[in-house]
Amino acid sequence: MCANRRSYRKDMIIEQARILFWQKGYDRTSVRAIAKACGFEPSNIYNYFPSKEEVLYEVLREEVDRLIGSVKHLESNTGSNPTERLRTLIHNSLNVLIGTRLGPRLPFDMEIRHLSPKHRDKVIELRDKYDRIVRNILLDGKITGDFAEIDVAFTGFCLASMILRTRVWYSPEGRLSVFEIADSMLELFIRGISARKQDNI
Amino acid sequence: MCANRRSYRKDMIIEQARILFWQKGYDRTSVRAIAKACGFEPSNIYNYFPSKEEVLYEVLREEVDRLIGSVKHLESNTGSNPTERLRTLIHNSLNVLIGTRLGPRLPFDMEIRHLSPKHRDKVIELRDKYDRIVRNILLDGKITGDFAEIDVAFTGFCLASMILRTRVWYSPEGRLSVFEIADSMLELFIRGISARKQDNI
DNA sequence: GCAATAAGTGAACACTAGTTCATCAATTTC
DNA sequence: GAAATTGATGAACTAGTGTTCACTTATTGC
Repeated sequence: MCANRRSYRKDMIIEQARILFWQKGYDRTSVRAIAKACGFEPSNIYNYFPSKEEVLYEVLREEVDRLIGSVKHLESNTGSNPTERLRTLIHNSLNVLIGTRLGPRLPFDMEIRHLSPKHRDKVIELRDKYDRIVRNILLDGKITGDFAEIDVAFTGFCLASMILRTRVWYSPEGRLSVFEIADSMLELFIRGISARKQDNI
Repeated sequence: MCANRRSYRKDMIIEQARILFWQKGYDRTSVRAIAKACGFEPSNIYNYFPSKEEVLYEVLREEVDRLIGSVKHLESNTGSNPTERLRTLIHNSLNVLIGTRLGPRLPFDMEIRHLSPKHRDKVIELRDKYDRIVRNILLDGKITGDFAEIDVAFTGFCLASMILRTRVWYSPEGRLSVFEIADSMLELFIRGISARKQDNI
């Protein structure tokens, strides 16, 4: 029971911190503000976290974990073809980034500069994992001949840019649904990289 | 002479502030640090700027001005065709964003939350102008039949995302030159939106 | 029920931030 | 060259920061 109670409070702190970090940024969010949002006094936070920086780390790690978790099964090319894997990647990523309305989320490359070197390395390691999955799909598509002779690293950056930056302009009240955005993005990107008919034969 | 001396100092402050804002972020850059980089005492900054926030505003405004300035002649469709205008837009934007090695630059949608509402509106107004130019080109391409039946707003966001996020991953020591990046991006994007042959006839 | 552990408090600390102001030095103006 | 304006300084101020710690209250295990 004790451990559950502890982790419940920890999750509460992380949840409130995430909301505030997104709204105001890390530096503009005081420990006092996080505590107030949780409904207790500032000093109590230090019963659960050794420092404010550690709270940020947990927030960011949870973010990236959720994103990776939604696409990590796509790394190996067993099963569906590259195009289908790309479709799943885009849909799942966008659902995590802008779809789940459990409160606003933090773009995971925005506040990493506030992390300690050790924590920063861990977050970057996870971000690289995401990029690796993207590149694997693109590479497999090149091998199968579905995709053109593209620069995998560069093209991967372009795709990741489109996906991650949706958070900047997407609005839930907007004209397009998350599903429509994902489908349009896939179409745009697939047409951009697919092997032309005259290239193929 | 007096005005020149003043504006020389102002430019110096903006220049040093831009470097520090990029390296450490707005909140982590103290007025004392800016002054030190300029070679005088902190209080002297207030002979040139009414507040730290105003320094940030000038930094951001200069950034966006430079970006807009490099592409604003592309808004009207007189002259070259949409594809050529798109090529120029991408090349000029990337040259401003990552090409000019006059020191690191600030991504112009990263620190706007620190601006006062009035200043924020002005910067957003300029950013919208950039988006409008992008959309104009896409719209003209739709009309001429060069581009497919795309959602202009959405597609514009995708392009802007690719262009603006280069700053996150681009390295001058990297494998690709600015010119190569711009050309590859254009090819990827043009193939993504160009009218298919079977669509055309 | 009692001891042991965990949760929660509030005051305080050391520090840094942006900004102000009286004052001194330099430059310009006539 | 005197007067007036501008440039530059250093000390001080207020406000807020993350964090600590002795302490009280609540919860758990036996």
